Amino acid sequence: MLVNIDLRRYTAKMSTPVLLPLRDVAEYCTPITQGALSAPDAETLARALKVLADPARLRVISLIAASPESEACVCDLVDALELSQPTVSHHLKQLVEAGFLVREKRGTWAWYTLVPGSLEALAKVLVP
Amino acid sequence: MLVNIDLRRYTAKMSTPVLLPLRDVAEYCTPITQGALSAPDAETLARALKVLADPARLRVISLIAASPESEACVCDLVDALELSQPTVSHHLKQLVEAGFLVREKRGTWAWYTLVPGSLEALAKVLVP
DNA sequence: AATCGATATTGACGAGCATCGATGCGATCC
DNA sequence: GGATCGCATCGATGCTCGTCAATATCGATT
Repeated sequence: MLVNIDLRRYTAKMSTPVLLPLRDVAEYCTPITQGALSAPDAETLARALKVLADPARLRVISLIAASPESEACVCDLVDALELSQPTVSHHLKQLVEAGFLVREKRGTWAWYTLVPGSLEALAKVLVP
Repeated sequence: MLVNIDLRRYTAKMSTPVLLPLRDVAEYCTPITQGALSAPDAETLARALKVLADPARLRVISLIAASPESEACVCDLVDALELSQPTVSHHLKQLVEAGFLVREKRGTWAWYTLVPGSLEALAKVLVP
């Protein structure tokens, strides 16, 4: 069972890069309405959109953008989202790996900030 | 079993509208980086993004946009996507219900076209 | 160094979803 | 009117993912 799962992830990495799909979107994907999207480009774009397509993760981005210093630590987000701390950490990891957020550890706290231009890059692929 | 499924859909409709999430996005959602997103707005926006966050559906939109008349019938898309016809019909239904496509039946064929401004509405919520 | 607080990771569970074969339904054609 | 073609729906299946409890890790404080 475990062998099967690892094998699938391995083959997935071989075919298309798994991390930072957003960078691949900005670098390689052509705008969606400008000519037919290739199958690999569609996969890359879908992976980036899928990270964004979750209420908790959208609120994370929104909360960070709305905060005074444009940053937030995990405990703030746990209070605001009313989700468990492991769940919030899980969403944050997804957003970092996709290229929407960066993590900076200062002492005990981990501060998350937006990657400038990340949302714009995605929007530009949707609307040229 | 059937009663259970219908009940879930009914209660879902009571809490938040299920159809045309994209219209709700354009009408009610504030831009994601302009102030904190409310929980219902986050749910609505996530539902619209989730419809878009699939390689097959992205390619459908792209194929329609790239076609000469900006329209496509199911059989064209089945050939292009290399998916079964029920699967393609399923994706098309999702895109229509979300407000990205409209369906027009002409004779035996069903023709799908893009809803003008649908992608723009979504992009505007991401980037104000 | 022992403890404590903040965060990350693991494992498991349940819901949702993408996919397909089988079937149903109209419209067209012979 | 029967046969055929295009498309939608149904039921089932296997996978993905959001969530949380438990646990681990790591820095800070005493």
